[in-house]
Amino acid sequence: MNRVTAGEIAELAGVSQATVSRALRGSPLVNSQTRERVLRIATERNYKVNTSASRLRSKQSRTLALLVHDDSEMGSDINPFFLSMIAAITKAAAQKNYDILLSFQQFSDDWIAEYEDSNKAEGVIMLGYGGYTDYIRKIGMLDNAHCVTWGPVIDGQPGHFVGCDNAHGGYIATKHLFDLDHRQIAFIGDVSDDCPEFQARYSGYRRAYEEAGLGRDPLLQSSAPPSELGGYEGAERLIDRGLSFTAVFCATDLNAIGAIRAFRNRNLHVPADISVVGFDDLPSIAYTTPALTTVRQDTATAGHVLVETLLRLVRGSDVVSRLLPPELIVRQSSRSLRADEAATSRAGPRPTHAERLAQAATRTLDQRP
Amino acid sequence: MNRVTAGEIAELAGVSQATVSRALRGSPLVNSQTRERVLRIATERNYKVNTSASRLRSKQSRTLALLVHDDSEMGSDINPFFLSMIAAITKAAAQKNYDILLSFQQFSDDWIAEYEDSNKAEGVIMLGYGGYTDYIRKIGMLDNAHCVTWGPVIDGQPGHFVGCDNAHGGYIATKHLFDLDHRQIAFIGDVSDDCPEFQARYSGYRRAYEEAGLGRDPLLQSSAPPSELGGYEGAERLIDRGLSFTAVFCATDLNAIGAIRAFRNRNLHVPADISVVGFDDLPSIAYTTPALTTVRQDTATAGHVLVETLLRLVRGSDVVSRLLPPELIVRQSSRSLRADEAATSRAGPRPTHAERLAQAATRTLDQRP
DNA sequence: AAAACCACTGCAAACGTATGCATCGCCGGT
DNA sequence: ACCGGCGATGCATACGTTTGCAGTGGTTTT
Repeated sequence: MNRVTAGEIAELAGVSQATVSRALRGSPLVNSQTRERVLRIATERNYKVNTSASRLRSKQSRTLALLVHDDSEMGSDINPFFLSMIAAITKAAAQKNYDILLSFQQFSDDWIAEYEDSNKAEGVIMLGYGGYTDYIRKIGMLDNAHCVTWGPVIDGQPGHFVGCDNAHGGYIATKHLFDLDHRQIAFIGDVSDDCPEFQARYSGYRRAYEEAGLGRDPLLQSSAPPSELGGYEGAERLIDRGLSFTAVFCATDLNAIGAIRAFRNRNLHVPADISVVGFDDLPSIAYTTPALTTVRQDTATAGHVLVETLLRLVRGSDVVSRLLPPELIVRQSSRSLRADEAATSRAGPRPTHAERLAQAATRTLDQRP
Repeated sequence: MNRVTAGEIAELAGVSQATVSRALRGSPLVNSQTRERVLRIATERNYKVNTSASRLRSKQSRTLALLVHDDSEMGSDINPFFLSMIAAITKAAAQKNYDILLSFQQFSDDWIAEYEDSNKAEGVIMLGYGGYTDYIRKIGMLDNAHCVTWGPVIDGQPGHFVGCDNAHGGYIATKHLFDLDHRQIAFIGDVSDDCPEFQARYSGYRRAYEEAGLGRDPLLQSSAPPSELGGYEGAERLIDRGLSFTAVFCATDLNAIGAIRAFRNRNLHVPADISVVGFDDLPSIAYTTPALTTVRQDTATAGHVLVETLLRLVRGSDVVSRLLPPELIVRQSSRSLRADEAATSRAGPRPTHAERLAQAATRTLDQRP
């Protein structure tokens, strides 16, 4: 309850309420002595501008809505990667004196109306995997909505997007494995049309294969929802196919965590038997065993770019979709095959990789978690 | 830009603006036929109530501020546990038709003024570890602020708190280890005065020790900031002290992750050589190797209780601080000592636990991550 | 000396809604 | 026939700010 109003400050300062308003907003119209006096009194009385009134009059809310896509009706958790994003966006907005209105929900018809038409927010930032086909169709129908989405940047699609260069990320991850002399590299990830981000990572993976001039067994691709369980089951499927592979690129760290668990469960060790590369650089992934090699998305600049883009949109400036460069973080879950073989020969006889994989297909150590 | 106003809807419906307002708010004063007509037209025209005006008039914002304490000036990340909390709180608020204004910042003098006096929010929920001594002192000076804090519930302190029963959580975690026949149980966690939550977990640990009627070597307690690195270094310190211990209770999963890494780095395996129990049940902790035994805090009800409590406070109802029951989740990082010895004797000669610990104190496998 | 200008300030009208109060028509009871 | 009551609606105001416009007094220009 803010009892003290600008009018009362005005009275105390011996000026009009209009002058108080101008002084507080830093208008050049007001004399500097007057301004200081007003400011001093306002501080003393602990005066705060009533934002409701301010917004009503100025028709600006200085607020952005941050909508996080949430599937959790189905019990699946939110990818912890988004915590970094949420924090980065909120801080970037704060730097520009914007508040963030947070909401977790399904993509629906009227998110934007809900926030923008009601003057709750000047624009909307969308966050989240999946559901994109529906989403893009819907957003195509809102011609001039102030909405920026974190996700796949695809030319010609409606809407405004900012995203990591997922294709390049997938490429450098896979290239890294080729550089370590791996030749049979599997892919685990959701490549359904609903998740163009993962499709892009997958396309980078294929490009690396093409560049290496190697044939690629399509069975090395294992589609999996973006969760630990998805990765776990995806890895099991790969093993059960009886293929020989020495490395896996996972579309997200969650998949990688699950896959590593599945491998270990079949007595396949990472990186000794199989190298794994993930994507996202989740917080504690550097400390798990083994520490995960991954592709980092720079969330801090992502947050800035998202906010910046949205504000340009609100101001009516031109806006272009932007791709942010990902960065490969090499840790212990990926390992050179040469070093591996050298170590093996030193250690004496040991089942060949193929033998171990074959063994894995028929063996289970512990129960599924 | 909401061009269409209640007045225009009123004109179209052949009623007054007042009736439109009443119809939309579901007032019993308005005839049901009239209401339906108004509602239909409002929907057709895609009318949305202008929240700024509504708030100004009604002096209610139907918004709660969610402030997440952020130390990250120092580069430390935010505990992923808070993503669950943020999501839970946001959803709980949404159920009650409240919006959430999110902000990451340091505790400061005027968060509440910033949000409440300016009519941005009706109340504030505080989230975050650490900095509590300062915080509690400050909040003691704001007599009737609408602010609920997630954290330590201590009788007699000013302010309103909702929290997990950390002491009990620490107790059941440690008790679990005693039940597995461990006798030398270490503790890793931040027990500084600034983090009463961890102090409470520590006190539960000590209570379990007392109940077991065993002497406790104070050197088994290793203070560590709530991060992976903290846990890593804390575990190193324990090893270097040359103590013999067979289990560790970590004040947070982050510490546990770091500790497990440190152990492995010294060739100590979890749970074969050392059992580890964490706290928080972070998202992917069930899939790491080994899967972490931990104490779960029920974030969903935590969110509901926080919102409920804050709203009672706003309404002026009586409010009591509340403790939520934690739940032990047993996974693979903790293991019975008896089973361990049985397995060992079956497997033939193997260095004793003490020998392995002594060896660990002088050995390093890989570099610190 | 009049005119033009300047820096500063006040006046007053919005912004769009919620709501107390008055109004109005109608029905049932006396 | 009158009155009280009730259900439904309209009238008019207030919420606290921002901002276009109109002063006001003093200084510079012509």
